Amino acid sequence: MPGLDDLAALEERPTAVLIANRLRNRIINGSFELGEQVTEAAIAAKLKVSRGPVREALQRLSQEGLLVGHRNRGVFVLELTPKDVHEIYVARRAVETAAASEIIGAGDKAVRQAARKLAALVRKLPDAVAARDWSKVAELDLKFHEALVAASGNSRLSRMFVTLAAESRICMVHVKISYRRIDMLVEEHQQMIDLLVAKDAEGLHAAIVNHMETATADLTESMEEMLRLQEADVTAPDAEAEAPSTNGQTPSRDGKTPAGAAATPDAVSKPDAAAVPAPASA
Amino acid sequence: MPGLDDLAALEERPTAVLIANRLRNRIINGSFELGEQVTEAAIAAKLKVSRGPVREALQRLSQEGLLVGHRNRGVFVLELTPKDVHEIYVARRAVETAAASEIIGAGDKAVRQAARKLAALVRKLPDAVAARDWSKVAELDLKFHEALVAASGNSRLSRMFVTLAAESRICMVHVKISYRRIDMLVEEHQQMIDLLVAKDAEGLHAAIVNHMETATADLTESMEEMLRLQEADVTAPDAEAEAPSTNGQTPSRDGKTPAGAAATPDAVSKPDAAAVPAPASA
DNA sequence: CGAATGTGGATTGTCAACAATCAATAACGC
DNA sequence: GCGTTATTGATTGTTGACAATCCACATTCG
Repeated sequence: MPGLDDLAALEERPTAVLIANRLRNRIINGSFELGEQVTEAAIAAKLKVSRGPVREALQRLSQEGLLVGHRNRGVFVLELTPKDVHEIYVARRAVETAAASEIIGAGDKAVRQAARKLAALVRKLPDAVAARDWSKVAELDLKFHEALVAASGNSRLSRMFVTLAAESRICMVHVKISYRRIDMLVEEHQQMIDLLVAKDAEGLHAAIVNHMETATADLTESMEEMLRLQEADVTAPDAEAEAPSTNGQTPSRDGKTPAGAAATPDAVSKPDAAAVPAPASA
Repeated sequence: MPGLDDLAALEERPTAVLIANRLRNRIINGSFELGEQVTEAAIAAKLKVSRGPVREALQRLSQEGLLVGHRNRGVFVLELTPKDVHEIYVARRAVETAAASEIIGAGDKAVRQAARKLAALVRKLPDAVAARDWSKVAELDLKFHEALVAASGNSRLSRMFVTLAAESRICMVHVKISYRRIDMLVEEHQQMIDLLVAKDAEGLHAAIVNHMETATADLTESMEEMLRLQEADVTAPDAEAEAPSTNGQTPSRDGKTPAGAAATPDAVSKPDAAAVPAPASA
C-alpha cells in the first residue's frame, strides 16, 4: 500500500502539551500582561480540565523560561530586562551560527534544501511588511531563524532555540520597533540565504551577528525608554517629578527579580522536549 | 547587619525538584540501565511519596532530555547513539565558545575571577586521575566546563548547558575511555585557563573545539565498538537466552539498589551537590 | 501450522479533595 | 502614631482513587 507510509505519525498529543502550546501562544501573542499572573486554578476552570494537566503545562513553560515560579506563590510571566535581551541575543548568536556551520558542513544537498525552505519563508515577508502587520512580521522573522536552526538537523540546537524564539517574540510584541528597521528585514534575510548557498561560513556568521546586533540594539533602546516612562509613571503622579533624565541606569525596580547571577541554585532546567511549535493561534 | 545579605536564598525546594535531582544523579551515575525503565509508581513507592511529585519530576527530566516519554507507555532513560554524541558536541561547542567570548568581553576582573574558580577545579583533577577514579574525573571535567559557562553570567547559556552536561556525563560513564586520554585532561584544561587569562578568544575557541573534538572522536569510536559487540550478542547466542534489550523489565523491586534505607547518600534533606547546582561559596 | 483476534495485566492520564504555606490585612500594644 | 503580632484569604503542594490506553500473551480460525 504505497502512499500511506508516513502517516502513522499522528500520535495524539497529551493534554498537558496542548495546554502548554496554547498558553505559549497566548503569552507570545501578548494576551498576557508582562508582569504577573497565571493561577492554575483559573486556567483549569477556563479550559474545563482539572488542575493536574494545567499544572504540568505550567511547569513545562516554567522550565522553558517563559514563566517563573515562586514557591507557594504561583507562576508569573517572564518580565524582560535589558540584561535578558542581551542574554537572549548572545545565546541566539551561539545557536544560530552553530546551526549555520552545520548546514554548510553537511554538503551541497543540505545547503540547497535549507536555502529553498528559507527562501519560501522570505517570500512571504514583503506582504506582511507592506501591510505593516507587525505581529506577522515577527512571526515570519522567527520562523526563518527557526527553520535555519532546524535545517541543521541538530535536535538539541532546535530544542534550545524554541525557548529563545519565544522570548524573542515576547520582546518583539511588547516593544514597538522603529519602522525603518522593518524594511531592511527582507534584504537582510535574503543576504543570509545568499551567503548560505555560497557556503561562506564566515560571512554568514557575520551576517547573523550583525542582523541580531542591530535588532537587539533597537530593542534595548526602546525597552529602556519604556522603562523610564514606566518609572516616571510611578514616581511622578504624586510626589514631585524629579528630573527623569538622571542616567541610563534602568533597573532597581525592587530587589525582587534575581535574574542577576549565573546559576540559580536549585532548579535550572531545560526547555521543551516533544513538539515543535506549530499550531496556529486560536 | 552586613554580611548576610544574600542568604535568603535557601528557599526550600519543592519535592518534585528534590526527586528530579536525585533521579538525575542516579541516571548520570549509571545506576539506571541505558535502555528503558522508570515507572513512576515504582519510584513513588520507593520514595514514599505520591505519584504526583514523581510524575512532575519525571516530566521535568523528560524536558531536560535525560528521559524520553512515550505516550501511555512510560518514560525511558535516554539511549545515546553516535548521532547524539555529535549533536551534543556541536551544541556544547556553541555554548562554551559563546560563554568564553562573553567572559573575555566582560573585562579583566571577570576574567580573573573566572580563572580563579576554574583553576581551583583543575587543581583537584590530578588526584582523581592518579587514582584512576573515572567517575570523579568525569565529574570534575564537567564541573570545569559548567563553571566556565556559569562564569559568563548568562543564565540562558547555563540552563542550556545543564542538559548537555548531563548527557555528556552519561556518555562518559557508560563508555569506557582510553586511559591515555585521561592524562591529557589536566594539561588541556590548564591550557584553556591560560588562554582565558591571556584574553585570547581565538585561541580559547580553538582549544575548546579541539578539546571536545578529540574527546568526541574517542567517545564515538568506543561507542560504535560497543554497539557492534552488543549487536553480535543478540545475533550470536542461538535461540533465546534472555531477551534483555527490548523488554527486560528489570525488576525494580529488588534488582535496584534498595535506596530506601540502605547505603548511598540519599538524604532527602540534602540539596544534592553533584553536578547541577554549583552552590557558589560554601 | 500460521495469522488474526480476543483477553489480561499493567501503566499512564485525569480527577476532585485535603493539607500546608505564604501574602496581605487587621488588630493590638507600646 | 508606629511597630509588632495574629488572623484571614487564597493559592499552591500533595494525596489517593478512577478511567483510558496500550502491550503481551493466549486463543481460535483458516
